[in-house]
Amino acid sequence: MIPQHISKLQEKGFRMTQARSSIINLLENTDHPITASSIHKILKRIGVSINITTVYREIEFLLNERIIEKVPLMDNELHYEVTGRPHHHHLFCTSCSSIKDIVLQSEKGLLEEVHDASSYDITRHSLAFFGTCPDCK
Amino acid sequence: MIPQHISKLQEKGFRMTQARSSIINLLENTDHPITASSIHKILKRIGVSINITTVYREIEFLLNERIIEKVPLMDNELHYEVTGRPHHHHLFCTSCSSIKDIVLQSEKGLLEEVHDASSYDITRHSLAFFGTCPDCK
DNA sequence: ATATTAATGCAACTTGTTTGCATTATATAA
DNA sequence: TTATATAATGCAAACAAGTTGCATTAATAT
Ligand SMILES: [Mn+2]
Ligand SMILES: [Mn+2]
Ligand SMILES: [Zn+2]
Ligand SMILES: [Zn+2]
Repeated sequence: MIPQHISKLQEKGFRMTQARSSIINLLENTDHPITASSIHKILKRIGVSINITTVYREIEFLLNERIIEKVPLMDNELHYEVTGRPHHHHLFCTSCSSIKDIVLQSEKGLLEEVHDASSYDITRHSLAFFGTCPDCK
Repeated sequence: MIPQHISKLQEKGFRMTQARSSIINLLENTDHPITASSIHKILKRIGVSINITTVYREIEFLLNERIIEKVPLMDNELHYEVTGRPHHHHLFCTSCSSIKDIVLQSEKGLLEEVHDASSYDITRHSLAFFGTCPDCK
């Protein structure tokens, strides 16, 4: 949908392979964070059979290039999503395991408090909320 | 230090074994979330050699009994900490990998916003902040 | 078209986590 | 104090996620 990530990588001199473009396109068109094995399964289902090793290597590459970001949940597997979308966080339904984005207006004050109270240089943060989604109630 | 978790389990009829009490005591006396393999290593170092399988089984038991909680970070391993402490969240130093608790006054508004905006029944949340700690700056 | 080398696939490996089953040890009762 | 019931444990094996070495393939530049 928004292939700006792809042209950015090409301008930087990286090759645009089928694996790379299909992973980027998948994540661009997925509205929630997904795992490495999800990427692998979904691509296979739509006829793009790349090796799981390649998926892992591509994830690491895309993390380095800041095309994607990690999303930690209460799970043993990390999830990933593309960067460049409006800043948001995540709702996880503990009943159906769905993940939904949420944009928070009131996080600004929270981040200021963290900055003031901790004397850390904060570069990133991850806010996750767990509960039951409307469909599962 | 505060063996209230231990007596609570005994009152519920669970056996208090060496593995169970040493894991609870370790977590009670650790001021940051730790992983299953950390628990195993630390206990071994202080002379409590329990099998890693038992550590995993005990973690699951203690999660069920709400004695401990999961803490998801940008890591492939989950961390765990005891419940019953003042409600707090975590600062992770990406340089030295240290984890520090932080109590946030201004999270109340955030949680109200999540509740109002999402129509989820939120039961838990996890806020993690990543950056450089004062020692590493 | 050819050359260069980034990216890939495959196999093997490491690490984290789970399971089955025989044995041990805690709690309770005789 | 000893016997009993069974929760908890250890061990081996399996499973799952993620990594690495190396030979091969394919994307780009010439
Ligand atoms: Mn935020
Ligand atoms: Mn909170
Ligand atoms: Zn749901
Ligand atoms: Zn640090």
